[in-house]
Amino acid sequence: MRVLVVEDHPRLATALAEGLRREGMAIDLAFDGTEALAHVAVNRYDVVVLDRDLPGVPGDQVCRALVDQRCETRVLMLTAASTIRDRVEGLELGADDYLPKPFDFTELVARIRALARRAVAPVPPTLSCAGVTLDPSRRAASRHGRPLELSPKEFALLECLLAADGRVVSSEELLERVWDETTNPFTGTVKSTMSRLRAKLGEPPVIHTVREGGYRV
Amino acid sequence: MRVLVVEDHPRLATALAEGLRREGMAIDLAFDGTEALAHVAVNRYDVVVLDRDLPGVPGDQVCRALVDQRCETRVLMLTAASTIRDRVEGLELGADDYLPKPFDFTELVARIRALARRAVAPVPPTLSCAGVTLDPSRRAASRHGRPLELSPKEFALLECLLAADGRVVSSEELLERVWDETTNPFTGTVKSTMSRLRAKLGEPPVIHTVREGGYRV
DNA sequence: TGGGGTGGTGACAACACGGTCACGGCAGCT
DNA sequence: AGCTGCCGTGACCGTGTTGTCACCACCCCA
Repeated sequence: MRVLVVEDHPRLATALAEGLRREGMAIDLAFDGTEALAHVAVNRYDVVVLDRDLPGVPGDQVCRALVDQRCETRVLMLTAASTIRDRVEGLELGADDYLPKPFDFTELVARIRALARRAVAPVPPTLSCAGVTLDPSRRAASRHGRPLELSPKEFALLECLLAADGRVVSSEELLERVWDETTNPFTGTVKSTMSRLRAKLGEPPVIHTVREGGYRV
Repeated sequence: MRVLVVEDHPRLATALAEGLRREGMAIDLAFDGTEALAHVAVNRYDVVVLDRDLPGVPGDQVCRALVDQRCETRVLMLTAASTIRDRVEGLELGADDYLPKPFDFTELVARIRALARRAVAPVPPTLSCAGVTLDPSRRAASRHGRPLELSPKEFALLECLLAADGRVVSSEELLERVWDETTNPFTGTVKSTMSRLRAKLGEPPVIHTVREGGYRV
């Protein structure tokens, strides 16, 4: 686990670093705000332990910068200011946890572990091929950067073909995957929808038909 | 934001539920461990506020069950046992935060928000998109600098959509996250609330509908 | 050269989905 | 009690979607 400790008092800083290293964490140290920002710009930390009362760039600003980056780094604020109001302010600033000084070292360790425990979100898969990109979670598709306005069935059809990644997909399979099982198996709706989809995709053609076989991107 | 409060003292439980509802959260209540487990089996919560001292199935076991499920639900332990040892134990059990009783209500709210922020994808403390900004902790929203007067449901709806950051959110999901479990699943209330919200947001439209899919900012 | 089979296109009408609105119940406040 | 704002319901309506069908353009093979 990679942790950055930002603390301006040298004694406390080194004590923290040593203690946390003994707990098996990889610790970097920063003694003021600018140093902290420099570190987070270069490295990816699981947790930043942040003293709120820093010389130069204040801890609040470091915190703000961290959360603005939308990175997966968690922030644990650590400070002498321990009124309820301070804590709430710190949390509203975007800190993930808040521990007032004086604190117990084992609790600090437990809280750092609790913050780091949760895995980061998996990146949403986005399909792309031949200048066509498609993001299922955003339900958005584009060709050469130009957004496409696809109807639900057209979208599902394209998604199915892109997911097949170049393999041939038969009409029967498309019917099965995109439409439900109550559909008349002799319907010509695949043909129709495919035609409309191709029209929206434009030139040059992306979807090729394999005679007697099906379709392929 | 969808929250489950697990607390065996009826007075405290209802007081918590009321207070948190006033903060715009959708609250379900459970009065013991088995009830809690039944709830989390059915619903998806952002946060579970869990009293550790429960009759029947103890809070620890509920917590264990939750983290074993590896779901994205965060656990905030709430208990009278407030020694350092208790806190560390709670956190090591898999809780994401630990608040000893007696606690300050505003701090509880702030900590719940902090937990919800680091759901699957980290969410910044203030959301903004397309000229709309929204500050969950202040319960204030504005468009192009002009403040918006949103009702609690409208606010929660907008918050949910902004947090999704462009991804499509289905009506079912909105219903699940913004409303609580007493809601009729076939209700048209999302439609209505969405309509009123859009009217207040004004032109140009911020929320786009994806046919058959849901809504997107 | 003609015919059957396969696949593409356009017109069209049914329909389901989503937006809007008015109404009324309900809770909070004066 | 009366008022006000919130919000869930149901009805209505416009419109985009989509299944069907007729027709055409090929290709392969006799």
